[in-house]
Amino acid sequence: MRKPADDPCRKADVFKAGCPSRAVLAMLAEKWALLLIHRLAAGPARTSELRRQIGGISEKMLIQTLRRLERNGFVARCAYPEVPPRVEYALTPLGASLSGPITQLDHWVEQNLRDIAAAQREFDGRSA
Amino acid sequence: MRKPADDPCRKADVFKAGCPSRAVLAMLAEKWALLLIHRLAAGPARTSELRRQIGGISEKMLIQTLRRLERNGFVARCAYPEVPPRVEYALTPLGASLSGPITQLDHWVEQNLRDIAAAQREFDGRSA
DNA sequence: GCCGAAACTTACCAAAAGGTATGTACTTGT
DNA sequence: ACAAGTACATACCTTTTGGTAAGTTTCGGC
Repeated sequence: MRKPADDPCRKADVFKAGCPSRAVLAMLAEKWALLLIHRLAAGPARTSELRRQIGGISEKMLIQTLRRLERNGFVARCAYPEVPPRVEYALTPLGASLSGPITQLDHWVEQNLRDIAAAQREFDGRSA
Repeated sequence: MRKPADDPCRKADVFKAGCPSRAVLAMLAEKWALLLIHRLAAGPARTSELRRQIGGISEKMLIQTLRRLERNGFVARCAYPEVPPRVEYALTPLGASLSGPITQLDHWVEQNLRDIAAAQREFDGRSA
């Protein structure tokens, strides 16, 4: 009997200025967020692994981005009280469900790189 | 006979620091790029329409983002030499093929907003 | 002859993002 | 005793981003 509109957070709409989805999009737009999620989709990893595998990321940005992904429920941090301290990061179920769209996007970019480059050259040619 | 690796632009890899795909990702990470592509996926539109429909965008950012999308071959600009000047923007075939992954991402965000909010509350509760 | 609309362009500025460098706590190796 | 590794935290500083506001051009309407 409850109408589909009976909760306050209903009409999520990225096109509306104040919509909370904007904040989520902004977070995903951070320089390393998509990359981290993409990598973690392949399985959990520890800090040093991630640093080596995500080319160019700094230690600070790695931690900072992980923290933010954690705060938003995409990533879980798991610290093992071992003797060289070991910390592993993994996608939560929520993060895992996001990794689909994201890796698709990444793959699209990788696969269409030459078309993009061609379009750029064509554009630059026209405006020359 | 040509091996799959015989062109220079082959091994596109978002995880490599210098890869051109990083630049593309960076462009898509601009504040309004995804939103514009998402909107244009629904059909061509003129400047003033876009300004009204993309909540919160300024004139400057609208034009700037459109230009950048144009330079990268995602959007085509079409000016009609009419008497109140009319300019329409539309996705190119390249842009249209990207709109799939992007609108998927947007929809994921919209649909998972409450889960994200819940995860945030849980996180903030734990660290309190 | 001024107003307004469309589509920009330009100048200026504040905030935020992101980079480098260094410090810290704990423990193992030599 | 001291270097080294892990997983951070912190300070500092530069660059980039994005916002406001105003100017420009071309035209038709009043």
